[in-house]
Amino acid sequence: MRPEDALERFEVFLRNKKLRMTRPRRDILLSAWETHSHFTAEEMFSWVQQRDSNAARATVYRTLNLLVEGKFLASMNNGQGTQLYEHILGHTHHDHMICRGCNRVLEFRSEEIERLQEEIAEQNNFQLVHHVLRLEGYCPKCRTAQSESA
Amino acid sequence: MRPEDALERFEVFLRNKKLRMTRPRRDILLSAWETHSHFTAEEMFSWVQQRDSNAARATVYRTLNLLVEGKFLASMNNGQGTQLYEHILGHTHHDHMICRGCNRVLEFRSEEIERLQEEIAEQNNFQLVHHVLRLEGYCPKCRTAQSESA
DNA sequence: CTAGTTGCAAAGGATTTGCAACTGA
DNA sequence: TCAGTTGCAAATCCTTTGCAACTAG
Repeated sequence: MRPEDALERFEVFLRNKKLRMTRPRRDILLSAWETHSHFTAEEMFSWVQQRDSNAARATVYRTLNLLVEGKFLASMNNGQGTQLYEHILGHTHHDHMICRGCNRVLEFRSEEIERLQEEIAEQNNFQLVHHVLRLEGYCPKCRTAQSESA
Repeated sequence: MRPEDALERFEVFLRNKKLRMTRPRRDILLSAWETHSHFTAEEMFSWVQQRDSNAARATVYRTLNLLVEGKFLASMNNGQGTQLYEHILGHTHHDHMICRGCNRVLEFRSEEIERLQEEIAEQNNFQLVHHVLRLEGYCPKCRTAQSESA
């Protein structure tokens, strides 16, 4: 989805909640759409510093939460206590592999795993709302670097 | 595995690392083995308060980290920024369903999912070290409570 | 005009760390 | 003995919150 479209949807979302579109909110949404990978709140903070809004850290956190609530962004944690965000509107669901060497995030999707998860939930009479699947290890690059230094 | 056996292994582990067995460490390991479910560092802290060692919060954290390192415990986060621990020595690997209503943790294991994960890692030339699979939603009880109140 | 938003700094929760006093082998 | 351990409080990291000054509609 193009940034302008996301922005428009965000405006609708805000209007429905009787909230206002502001400069910091606009800048944060646009920055989120300008990256095609995963980012932290802190990174977002530094990006909006470079735009002209100069949004405060608190505003960044507040807006990120708003965007997650509106399903514009998905959040996940990196396994060390920090949240990572990515824009999802118009993207299909996927899971992640995280490299312990370089922190790179790789995406994957497995219909089969998705289906099995639903099956398991059903078998346990568990109402599935969300799932987290993260593979941790070493990406091809770091894997090579590792075996070379060994 | 019985508590005494775990304790013995812990002693071996410590000896190999030239570390010492102490009263707080013993109490923490035993407390971990006395529960058959998942616990937080804070819960562990309150348990050791009740034993005679009176270990400090810092000691609890330090020892939990040590036990995770030695693979006596596994840690996972609850999705809200707190670590949960469980003893694993002598237990087979499993994944978790977490109830958003009552925070209860249910365990499950799917050979098929395990296999698929390995397959995906391999396809991506990713060296799999660890994975996190957490299903979030509502357990049978909370699910019922929810639909009744609706 | 005025409810909603912001920036700031302070508070919060979970966890780690520095350090002097202790203690197990 | 003495390297390793502890308790304590302070520090850290990430995130949220209180509040008075602002601003979008």
